Amino acid sequence: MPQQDTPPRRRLSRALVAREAITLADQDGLGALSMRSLATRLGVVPMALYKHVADKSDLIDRMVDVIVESYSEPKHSAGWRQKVRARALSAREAILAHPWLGQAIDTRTKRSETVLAHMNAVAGDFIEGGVSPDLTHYAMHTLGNRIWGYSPEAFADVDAPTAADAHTPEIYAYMSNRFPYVVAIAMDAASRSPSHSCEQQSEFEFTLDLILEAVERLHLANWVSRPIEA
Amino acid sequence: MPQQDTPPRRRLSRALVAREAITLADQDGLGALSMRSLATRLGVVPMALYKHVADKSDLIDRMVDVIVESYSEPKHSAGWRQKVRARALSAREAILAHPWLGQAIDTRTKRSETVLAHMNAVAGDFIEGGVSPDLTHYAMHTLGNRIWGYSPEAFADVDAPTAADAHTPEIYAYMSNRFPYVVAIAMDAASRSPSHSCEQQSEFEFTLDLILEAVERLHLANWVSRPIEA
DNA sequence: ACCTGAACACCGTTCAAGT
DNA sequence: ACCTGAACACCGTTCAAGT
Repeated sequence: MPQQDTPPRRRLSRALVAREAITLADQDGLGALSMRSLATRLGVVPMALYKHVADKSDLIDRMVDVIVESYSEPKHSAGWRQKVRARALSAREAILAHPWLGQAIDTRTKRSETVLAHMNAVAGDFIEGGVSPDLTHYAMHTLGNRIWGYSPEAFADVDAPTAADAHTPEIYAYMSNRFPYVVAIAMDAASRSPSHSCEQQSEFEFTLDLILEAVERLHLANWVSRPIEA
Repeated sequence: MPQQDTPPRRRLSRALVAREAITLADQDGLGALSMRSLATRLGVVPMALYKHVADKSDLIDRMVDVIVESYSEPKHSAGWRQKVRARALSAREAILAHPWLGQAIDTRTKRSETVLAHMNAVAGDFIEGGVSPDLTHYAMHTLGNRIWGYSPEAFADVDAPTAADAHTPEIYAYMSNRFPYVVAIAMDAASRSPSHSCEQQSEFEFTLDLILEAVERLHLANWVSRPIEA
């Protein structure tokens, strides 16, 4: 009788769908990931996926979440600089393992709980280490993609969306409890620039000048990456 | 008689197609740009576009080229740091005017002449200012998206593709002539890391540590973005 | 030389129906 | 509760044909 050599055909679940999508993207790239190709791979009709995932964007959000949840925690005893460094290197490992991740993050528009938790953890490393929310804010913008191992603008506004989302007291209370460092940064930024005016330009120039100044310093110190081989 | 109130209906050309695509993306976003929607806007059948553009990817390349060609040149008398700064700010203006540009750049896979010329110009600012090709290389990786006003990995390998492309003497000669600074960087990098091994990791850590060190310095100096308003 | 019509092989997603 | 079938409104692109 048939019992063909078809895919596993386990029972579907939100987690299984996301994991299989990750495997597909790892193998064939994000361009090859369609609801239809994923369904085929799961031995199921495309529509079956919509019971477990709202739409394709929701699917990609879940894929990113699964990867970000795998980032490792830095040692509790380390200083803020070492902690942030360790998180960035952990995120980078994920990018190397899943080359599509940068592209996926770049197209995201909503911040999931998982993504907010990661941002909050990075912010916490700085702030618990004594760095001001103000400087932490700018530092995180400068780190940009390095926080995710890649990518910039998924992250572009640590503050704006948070502040906008927190318009009701209930949501504000929840956010403060769950993502205290992110909220601390948002509140600090709001107090400095209530109209949110020029802040993005100021962030851009902060990073630009930080880099150029650091490069100039290295230039004057005759920096080399490594000696030329003989 | 008809003579309806349809779009202009000028004669198509490569430049006109690109310009109209830019207008469409400015108005409705890159997601709304399809060969079909663009054709409709030009009062033409979709297939007509393929006489002027190889495919959709080629179209987006041209759109990016048109914008990058509009970047302004820094004053000749300025120092390298001011020149690079001015180029980054000019690119940023373009991003503000064309919000889809970052996303478009991120999905590019080929470097056009225009894009190489821009990279070469930035590299030239550094190198003519006395900065070594080695440090220029790392500095440009660190600046990343800021060189385009945004975006990271379109730019990720200043060197690898150049080196790979230059496998024939003719192409090497052409590249050396047209993009001398880009080639200088590629040659320098190849001499330091012939196998191209670990170089990406080294670039990542260079930037990460440059930022963290600069942030630490600012922290110790009690940096603030601007005083809190009363 | 430039544009068109019809067609192919895809998409994501809705809705009503099956089990 | 979970999956299916048929259908809708889209894509990019090829190819042969028109002017």
